[in-house]
Amino acid sequence: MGDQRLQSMERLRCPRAYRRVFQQGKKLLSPLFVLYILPTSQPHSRLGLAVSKRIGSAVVRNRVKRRLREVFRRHKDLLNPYCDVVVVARSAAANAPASVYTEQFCRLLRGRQCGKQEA
RNA sequence: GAAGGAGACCAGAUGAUCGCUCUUCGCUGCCAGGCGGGGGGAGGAAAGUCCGGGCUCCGCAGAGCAGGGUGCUGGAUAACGUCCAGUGGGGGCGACCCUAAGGAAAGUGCCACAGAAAACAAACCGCCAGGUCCAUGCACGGAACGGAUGAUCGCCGUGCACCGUGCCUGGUAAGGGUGAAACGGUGCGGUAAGAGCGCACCAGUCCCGAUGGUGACACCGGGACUCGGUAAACCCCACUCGGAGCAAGACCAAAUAGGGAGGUGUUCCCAUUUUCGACCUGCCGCGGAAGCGUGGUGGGAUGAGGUGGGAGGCAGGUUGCUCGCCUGAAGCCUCCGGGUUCGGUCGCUUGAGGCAGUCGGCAACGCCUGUCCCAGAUGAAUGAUCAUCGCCGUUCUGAAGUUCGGACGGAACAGAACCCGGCUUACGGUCCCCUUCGUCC
RNA sequence: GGCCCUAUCGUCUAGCGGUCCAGGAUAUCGGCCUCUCACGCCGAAGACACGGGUUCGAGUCCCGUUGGGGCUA
Repeated sequence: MGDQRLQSMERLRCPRAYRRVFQQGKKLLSPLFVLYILPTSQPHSRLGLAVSKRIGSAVVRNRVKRRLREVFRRHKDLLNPYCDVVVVARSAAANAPASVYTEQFCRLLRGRQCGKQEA
């Protein structure tokens, strides 16, 4: 098991980085969220979050962001070459329990690995 | 037990593992930073942004008009549209609750439908008196007319009386199905009919005086009266209001780019000047016969410049308008490193602060003493998982007659963004007190 | 975060506190016309965001919620 911390340098912080990932990254879909993923030259992976006001109130939005951050923290070693990831929450994420987050996140990343090996 | 009313309080707890953020200490590292230990880490509403302040900036914030806000009294407060205590009014059987509650006798406007009439009070119907017209009765008189004739009667004229109807004049405001609201209400007297016209009781308005209260006001006595409502319609009166907002504002580094600050500067007028130019003139020197020329010096008036003052114009700012005030300009001079974007730092949490206590005050609150430091993120921290305990609900079986045990489920509203004081809205529960009703003792 | 505006049938909109009070257009439905559809004609149903207050009476005036929309780096 690798490093499970999540420091501030491991987060996307400026609009330019977000725009780069949205335009050039690969798009992966799940019922709870949309994943944009783009390989990076940084020595670590970076996470960005996008939770719109349509998801719910400020309490709901904060909870969704915390859960997504927690999932990324625990499973970021699945990103084998370091990548920038932007997670856009969908409206179903408001009422889902935390275990579903982990299961879907891992399935998306593993499916990507398989597709890469086949290619 | 049911239905309510008022107030206070809490916002599950503990532990383990993995994390986030701030701070502090130690070690390490040239620096950036890294490692380890300690401490802190969402709310009663953090929300809505409806008020009020602090703080910061703005060409100082001035006057008048306009505009906004507030509106019983006294107090609290940094301030408030907030709070406390009271007064008046309204609601409720009651505990208690609500109350933008100044002025309608300063003026203007409005009051649909219905109704005689919607605001100065009058017009209409009705009632009463008088006059007049017509009809009737009685009395007197007349003889033209009618019934075959006479009497009688009918007929005609005059006078009187009274009923009815219409008209005119006058008196009335008691009554008039309406309406949210109709010029006090009831009774007696009074009158041609009536009327506060008079009297008694009641209701209300205004004024004066006495008492109590700081005051709103209460209560008592006297006098004048009987007067619509609406100001969350315009308005009047009193008080009050500069604007923008931490994305305010200050600073640093890099890139790009060539800027910023101060002064002068436009038109006119006045004063002053050891400035300058040309003009007029007096005196002196030189030249000339003379007009005159030339040099020096004094005076006058004028123009340009400098300095000081005043007035005006252009563009803009000052919430709107007028005044006032302020700023700016093409160019020139002087001085300086500054401006914009992105990033970072500060602002940034020690404050009208919390807690405890004494004292003053009915209270809101204030004074004093002691003690504590209690979130500061910025693509935006305060979380995830597990265990135990505690609370509530459902169900099960066993003991048992309302407790224990097992299983399952639930735990509201909601997330700081400069900071406070309020208001409003959302919402789970606990405790205490009070009211009404029912039942039992 | 801060500062503002606004709300009327499904949609776009009128509306001077009162019998024009909820009007108009379009969409919907039914009928007529046509061989049928369209156009046209006739008719119907359909709204004052919510809760209080002022007033005799609120869509309108005042207060508070809720929902939309805009500006600002």
